[in-house]
Order: sequence, then C-alpha cells, then structure tokens
Amino acid sequence: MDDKLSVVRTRFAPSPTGFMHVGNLRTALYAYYFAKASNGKFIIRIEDTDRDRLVDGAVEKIYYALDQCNVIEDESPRKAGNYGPYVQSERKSIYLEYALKLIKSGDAYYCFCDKKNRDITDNPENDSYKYDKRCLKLSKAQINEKLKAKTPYVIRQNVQDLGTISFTDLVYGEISVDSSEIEDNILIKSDGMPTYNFANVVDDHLMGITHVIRGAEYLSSTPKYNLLYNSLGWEVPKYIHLPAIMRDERHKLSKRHGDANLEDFILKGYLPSAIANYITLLGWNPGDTREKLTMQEIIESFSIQGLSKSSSIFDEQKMKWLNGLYIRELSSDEFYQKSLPYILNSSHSKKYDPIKIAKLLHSRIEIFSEIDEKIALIDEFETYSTELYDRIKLKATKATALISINATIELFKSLSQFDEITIHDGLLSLIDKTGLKKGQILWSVRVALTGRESTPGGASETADILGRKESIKRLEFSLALLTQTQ
RNA sequence: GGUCCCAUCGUCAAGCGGUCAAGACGUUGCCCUUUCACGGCAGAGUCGGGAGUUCGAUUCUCCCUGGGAUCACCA
Repeated sequence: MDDKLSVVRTRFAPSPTGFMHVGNLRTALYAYYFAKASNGKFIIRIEDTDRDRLVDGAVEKIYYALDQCNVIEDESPRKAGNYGPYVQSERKSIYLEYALKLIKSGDAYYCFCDKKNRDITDNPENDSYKYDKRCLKLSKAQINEKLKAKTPYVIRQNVQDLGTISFTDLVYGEISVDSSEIEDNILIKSDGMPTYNFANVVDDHLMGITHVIRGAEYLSSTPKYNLLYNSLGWEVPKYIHLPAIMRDERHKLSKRHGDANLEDFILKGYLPSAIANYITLLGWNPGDTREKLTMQEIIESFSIQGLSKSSSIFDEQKMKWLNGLYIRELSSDEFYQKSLPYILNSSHSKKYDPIKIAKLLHSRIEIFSEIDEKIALIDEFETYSTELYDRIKLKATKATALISINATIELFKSLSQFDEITIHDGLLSLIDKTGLKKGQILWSVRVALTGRESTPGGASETADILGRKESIKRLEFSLALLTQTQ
C-alpha cells in the first residue's frame, strides 16, 4: 500500500459557476488522459468556495459534459472515494486547521484590515501595490483583543524574502520569480472560507494528487503555492500547465462571448466525441499524423512530450470537418436516430419520409444543424430560370429537357409503384424511348423537379422523396415554364 | 507599468544543427459522377526582425518586435 504513493492521481477542479467551457473541458480531458495513460486515478473536486458565484445546476452541467465525452472519474462527489469529501465547502474546517498551523509556525498571520484598506501602501500611485504586512506587527495581546471583540479577520500567508524561487513545470520547464513579487495572499477569507490558492494546496496534498494539470494562467502564481507546501512540510506535486485556447490571436475563448460552451456546440449538432477529439488536438498531438482518434487511442499515445507551449486558436471549421468524419462513420440507423430531431424540427414541410431524408443527408452534412437548409433545397420550389436546363457538359438543353419532362410525366403516371428503384429503372428506360442520353434525361428531370442547379440527391431520389403527386405537379409546372419561354 | 510565458503556411501542426521545412483544415484545379456531397489526385501557401555561436541555423544564446498571462477576501 505504500506504492499507493507512486500511483498517478490527477484531478479536475472546476468551480460550479455556469456552463462547461471547452477550455476547461480540454483541461479535464488532459488530466483524464494523463491519469489513464499512467494507470492512475482521475478525481473530480468541486471548488465552490466563492458562495457569491455559485450557479444552480452548474455541477450537473459539469457531469453532463464529462459524461457526454465519456470521461469516467474514479472519485468525485457523486462517486465517493477515500479522500472525500470532494466538495470544498464541505471541507471548510480542514482548511482552518492548517491555516492555524501556519500561524503557529509564523508562516501566516491574522489580518484585521478592512477590504478597502488593503491598498494602504504609502505610494498608491504605484501600479503594483502589495499589502504592507501591517498586521504582522500586531502584538499577541492586540490580536487576542481583536479576536475577542469579534473583529472580522482574514488569515494571510507570510511570504518571507527568499530571493529567487523557482520550480519546474513539465511543459514549460523552469520558471523563476523573485519572492518580492509575491504578496501576502489571503488564505482564509473573512467568511471562514479558504481562497482558491489555499484550498488547492491543502486538497491536492490531502487527496494525494501527484500531477497538477491546469491552465497556464496559474503559471506565475505557482511559486506561492509551493511556498505553502514548503511551510506545511509537504511534497510539491508535479505541474503540467496548459496553454490557452484562443478565439483569435488576441482573445481567449470566453464565456462572455458565448463561443466556448460545450452544450451550444452539442445543440448545433456536433457529436461530443468529435468535439473532444478536436479540442484534444488543440495543444497536443500523438506524435504521428493521426487526427481522428478514439479516446482509447489518445490514452495510449498520450504523453507530455506531445503538449505544446503556445496557445492555439479554436478553428470551428476544422472541428466541423472532423465532425463530418464522425457523422459519416455512424451507421445509417445511428445517423437516422441523431438526425431525426433536426428533421422534425425543421421549419420545412414534414410530409417527407424522415428515413429517406436521413439517407440522403448522411454524406452531405458535417453538423446536424445543417439539416434544415438541406431540406429547404428539396421543399422549396418556385419559379426559376430555364437557363438551368442548358448543361453543355451533358449535352443537355431546353429541347432535350422538354422531351425528358414529357416522357417522365407519362412515366410517373404509369408507374405501378413509386419507390426509388422503380423510379430509377423507369427513368433509365426512357433512354430507349426518347433516344436521349442518361445524363440528358436525369439532369433535366432533377432540375424540373427542384428548380435548382444543385440539390442533395439526384432525380430519382428527389422524386421518391417528393412522392408521385408532388413530382408530377412540379414536372407540369416546369413543362409549362419551359413551353412558355420557348 | 512590474513579473512570467509564448512565437513554423490564414488555422492546427511535425521538426528537437545539415530536411526539396512532414501532415491536416481551409483554398485552387482535376478525376469520379445525372447536380450537390462523399471519395481520389494534384497545386499554391510558412520558419517575425537583428546580432551572435557554428563549417552550417527553423533548430542554440542575446536583443528587438509582436502576442498572451498575472499582479483580488475570483477561481
């Protein structure tokens, strides 16, 4: 059981303040991959120490996102383990205990300064004013007196002047900062809750986290965490900081701009597995040219060597392409099931058979939300330019169209059945009857049926979907249009 | 502003002293084909700038430039 210490344990520690941001999701994914690639454990810890920012249902959204992406945690609030509780607000007393320990050792101290008085430095025009440690100078008697009087207080970290301190990040290498850059951060807030900094250190240690995987925005504050580990006599975990995902070269993907919500992408018709695959590739590569990878494949080749240091821009176009790959890989039944809601929600006519529509669209969409516009191409039929009938490459003209349409109307009226195969065979039989070529007939009929230059599906597929009555109606309309302009 | 970090096609990226500088998305053209799409093939397109180190820099060092992050009783 001692080698339990050598087991890799990573965690995803979101705060329940809203929806699942794809940047956070990628962090979770990497932490999960890394744990699983090392045969370790992946833990979810909810960081809800800021009671003002709590959002109802946010925890559920986090689970939903992870479930959608097939990330299965080993320990979490909903799947207890040996290191619980996994919700920080339920661990409140633990933090205080360690803060008190730090006070005893002189690594922390009570501070009674008002929130607004924090910038009590003598030169406020200085851009970076740090707390001036004034409460550190309080005598024991003074402290006790204030405590007794129930004066609100916080507990601050006492950062000593240590000169340059550094640590090694597994991605970024050695990072050094001067201790004078570090402020006496607050460990315990006046409401008794720990700050992120402190809760993180305590929990990561107590939960046996071996590798801290998080966004690079924490890179510069990591040294002060390490000071805490040292003061507490704890081993510092390994750090893996991740570059940001950007919206463009200047801005991070943000909640504010609504360009980062996983659920929005799912609603738009992206498959969670495709999204996960895509964002995994933003900042990591398997070391070869594979781009479409299953989670199993990713885990098998996941290593920190494949992580990059520079931030990357989120390219929805490429995600779309990848999603198209995933869609085409679906069985026709799976595709039908997934596309049905979009077909039924279409603003266009519902009189078409959704099975036929789905079959037609399977290779023609990259995200499900494109379904509506594709149906429009079949459903909407209005007057059009007869120039469409002239197709040099196929030797199709208005004249050949006239012959084709006339023959097709007759054919459609006489067909004993009206399914795609029968229609298709019937149309081909027109080759003999009219002496025209296959392309001439099929092009003309499709145009006559749709009034468009391009449509999903060809002549027989379109006729099948439209049905005999509507097909003949459209053909007659086109015939009239054609004779009119002749 | 201080501090920290980053820098290869438009975008994601490989590269880890000597390469015609991979591959992918997108884009262009061609093929397949009754349109579109799928699929296949081909093309265009990149090392931010300047000093070094070296026989030789995309690669190592420094400076500049550009960009990002961080300086909260938010995480």
